[in-house]
Amino acid sequence: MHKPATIRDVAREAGVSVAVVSRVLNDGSGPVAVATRAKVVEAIERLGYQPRSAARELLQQRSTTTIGLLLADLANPFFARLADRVVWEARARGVHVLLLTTQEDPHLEAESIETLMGRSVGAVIATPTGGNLDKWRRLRELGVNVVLVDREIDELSCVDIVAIDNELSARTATSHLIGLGHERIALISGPLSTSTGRERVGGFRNAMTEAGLGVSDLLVRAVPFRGDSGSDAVAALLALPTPPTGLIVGNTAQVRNVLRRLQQSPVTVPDDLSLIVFDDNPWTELVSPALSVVRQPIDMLAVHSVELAVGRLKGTLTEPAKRIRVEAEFVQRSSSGLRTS
Amino acid sequence: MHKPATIRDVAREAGVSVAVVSRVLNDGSGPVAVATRAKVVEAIERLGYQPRSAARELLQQRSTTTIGLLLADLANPFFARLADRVVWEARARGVHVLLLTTQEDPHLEAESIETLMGRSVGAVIATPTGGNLDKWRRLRELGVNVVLVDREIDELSCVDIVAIDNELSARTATSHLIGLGHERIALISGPLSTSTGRERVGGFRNAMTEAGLGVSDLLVRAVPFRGDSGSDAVAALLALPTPPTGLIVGNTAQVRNVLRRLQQSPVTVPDDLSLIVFDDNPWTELVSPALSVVRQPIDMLAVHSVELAVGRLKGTLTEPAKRIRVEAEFVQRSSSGLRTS
DNA sequence: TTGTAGGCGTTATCAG
DNA sequence: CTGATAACGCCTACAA
Repeated sequence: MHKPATIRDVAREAGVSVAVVSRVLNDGSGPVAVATRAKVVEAIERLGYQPRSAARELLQQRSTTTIGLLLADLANPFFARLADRVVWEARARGVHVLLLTTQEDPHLEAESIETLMGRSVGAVIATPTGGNLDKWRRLRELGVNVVLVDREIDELSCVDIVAIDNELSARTATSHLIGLGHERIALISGPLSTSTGRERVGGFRNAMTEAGLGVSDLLVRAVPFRGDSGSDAVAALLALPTPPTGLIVGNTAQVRNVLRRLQQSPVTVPDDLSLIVFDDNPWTELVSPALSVVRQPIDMLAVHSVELAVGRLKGTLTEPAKRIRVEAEFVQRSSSGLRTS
Repeated sequence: MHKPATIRDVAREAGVSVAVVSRVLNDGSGPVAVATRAKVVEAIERLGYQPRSAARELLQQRSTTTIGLLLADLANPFFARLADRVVWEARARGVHVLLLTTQEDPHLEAESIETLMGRSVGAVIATPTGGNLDKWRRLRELGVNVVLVDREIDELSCVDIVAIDNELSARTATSHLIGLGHERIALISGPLSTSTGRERVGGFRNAMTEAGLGVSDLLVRAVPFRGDSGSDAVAALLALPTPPTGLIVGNTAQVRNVLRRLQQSPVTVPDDLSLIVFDDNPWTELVSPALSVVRQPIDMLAVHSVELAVGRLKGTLTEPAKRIRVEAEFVQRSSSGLRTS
């Protein structure tokens, strides 16, 4: 267990001063003679020297090489793939990722934000639970750049936002079912404490009223992301005197529970019930019938988030907070069809 | 954008010296009068003080509050859920996670290991690609504790290992098919450069030969994790003069490609082909027919990995390198059945 | 073009 | 019980 080499070791090995080594390390921070540089590079190689990032972070105010990624829940394929792309895009820019999860729990989120404050990360990409306004503000005041992805918090200013147009997506999905002749359409969304929940419910309602269809409150279920709430919601919908003939699941985390419950029930999809779910993933076309989905462009979400986060971090981006909307795509497959009953 | 408060600010605010504040922070590192402590705690509250972890890390040789997690690919649900559990278990122990991915590319893995060296993480949990022996060794020599999870590297000593018994799992799956009357059984595994690939092929071969069945090399395809190799492998198997009646997919990353190809082909599961895949996830029982699977106990993998990593980190675990095997479970569903042809 | 020295925020050591 | 002070490894003026 050797002690790692320090910049001083390198300097000695190369027969120069630490300042020169530092300049070689941070290419461009000062003039270095070609011959000297070569000596230093060689010494670095020979010693297997790695700069200690802790030392750098200490004197810069915040790290320019680490961002925090605060996601809801990696067991949800949507967030998992988002994480995958974010890590990838960040690395492509020489930035590392400190990963935290909230498990949709505002209390855990609060803890995480505090952690982030102490870790001197320069930026944070997050899917907020909806609470902890004060903590988010404090983080901002500390000079940490915040990028909200997928969800947003209206009351929070000075944060970048990257998301799909949830209102439009829900509206499109709803209109599609309406076009197929459905009139009793139900929506299972995420909780109204999240922007995605609110916007999707809004889009759904708008599409319905614009089509001259009423919306029964019984047919709109905003349920938690965690637990088996999706299953219960389906059960309740199917138990209605006149059950819906169309269902949109706008709560990505509950899609699997909904499907399981549906498979256990006597209703068949799409004959008895046309189904559209939010978010595509590699399995949605493997179940039968293949699911009609609203596909979120995860790559785009990741690219923009990282671009913003890193841009602010490195100071190349100084404009006021941006709000980037990327387009979701409706993909029709076999789970939605003409109304038959 | 306020400057964050430092320990000195707190000391001034509380009317004590920094040393006292430090002792209050690291509860137990020295005596503090009850009244003094109260004053300090209050000052900390008032200033919203957060210790800078960078300063701590600089002083201590390696961070005792950060571990690295180097995974293959978060788009694979297996690794995603593993990450979820690892982050969770780590947090429960007050430890944070720096996330890196290799995308199964040894070159990216090498970069990541170097990063890890500079980040002064105290421990690393990783699913190695199979290469970079020297780099792993160097990391170890630097005093970083390494825990390999899911896969292992034989040549690497002094690293902890947490994995299922892949030989046994593959053997069990194979025996199950044999018990159903199948004789021409194929295996699609991961590359032989990984321990999981080698062991699963081994278990498969052993089960076959023990049952007095020959193993044609044509029926064993070790294919890469990335790309569409699973699809190609299926196509090749189905094009054989006498195609297999049973198939085990031991390459988790390729399961979806295999299924897609199978759905596009005229063969029906399980009538024409009995299917068993490695690793369970919430979608395997939603496809039809529901898949017979080898279920890895992801929770256990995560718990043990973190336990080992954190134990070494905090110095509570000093025994020589451990190798922990957790039990995988075979779950029979509808995709495997009696041989009919 | 190169070297010297000070300080980033924290902990540990050792006197008071 | 408390306080001063020396590290930790690196960067950045500034001086040579």
